[in-house]
Amino acid sequence: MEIIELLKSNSLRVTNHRLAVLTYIHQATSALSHSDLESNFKGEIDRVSLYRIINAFIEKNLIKKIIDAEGQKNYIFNAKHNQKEDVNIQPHYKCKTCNDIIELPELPETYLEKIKGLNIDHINVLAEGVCDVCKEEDKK
Amino acid sequence: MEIIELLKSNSLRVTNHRLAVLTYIHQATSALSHSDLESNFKGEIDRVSLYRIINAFIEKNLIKKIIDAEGQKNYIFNAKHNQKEDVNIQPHYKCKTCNDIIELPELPETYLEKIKGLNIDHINVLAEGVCDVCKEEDKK
DNA sequence: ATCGCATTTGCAACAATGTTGCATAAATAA
DNA sequence: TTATTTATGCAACATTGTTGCAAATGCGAT
Repeated sequence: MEIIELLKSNSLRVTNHRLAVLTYIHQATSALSHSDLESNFKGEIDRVSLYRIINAFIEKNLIKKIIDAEGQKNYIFNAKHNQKEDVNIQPHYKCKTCNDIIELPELPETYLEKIKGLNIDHINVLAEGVCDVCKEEDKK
Repeated sequence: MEIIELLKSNSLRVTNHRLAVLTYIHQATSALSHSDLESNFKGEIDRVSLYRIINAFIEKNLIKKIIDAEGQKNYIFNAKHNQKEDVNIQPHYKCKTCNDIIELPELPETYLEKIKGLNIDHINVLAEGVCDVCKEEDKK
């Protein structure tokens, strides 16, 4: 199983909890909020352990944290976890209704050129609105 | 005093607390974190009142909220508070050491064109790193 | 100026979110 | 299989944000 390999290759011990959480995030079609995770594993994984598991994954670059306009933390599986070298600049779009988070095209080079004089570790770009699907739902 | 006018024209009662907080945010050279505000007004303004004052300012568009990569809330005076019509897309740069937040150039039209198919209420763009001044300080 | 009403404030209590220390349990290396 | 290291659960605590309500204040009308 590749999730197991992922943990091993990042020198994280393979525990049931870590397997369950990483598999869950991996299979999700969009980003999961912290409360999504907490409610999903309620009664199964201790709240504190969940925090520690998530933080471990973040540190190893296995998942990415996206903070929305309300300050809520959302987590998404990082398919490019092995490319640690490049700055994290992936823009995202989050639907305020269904909470789906999808990737947007990257910022144009012309823009990055403009701001390259600054020392930049990462750039967060998050657009928010109500997606077409949810807008249709609202009409009903 | 223009701060008083600002409050009045936004149908907010002119209280000592509101005057103090808005003046403080207005005079600041960069964004202030919530804890900056809380410690500055400690013993003077109740914690709860401060939350309500800040929220009132946000609602009236007098200040802008910027959430950084750690989920910390930062507030900056909104010089363009009267132009409520346009989508909030002002990019910012935050120094992780001195916490200064400055404005970056706007995203190019070419990029906005690319994503205009989505329903977008606002776009948060926040670059983070250590500014030149702080990098110099570190060397010493 | 002052009266009366609406809004703001402070306080207490609570809810949500996140952290730390430590004993126990589980995973890996030997 | 044992020894060692790491992960987990629990309790306690810290931080951040919210709600209800009584008292104080701001402001328009007299």
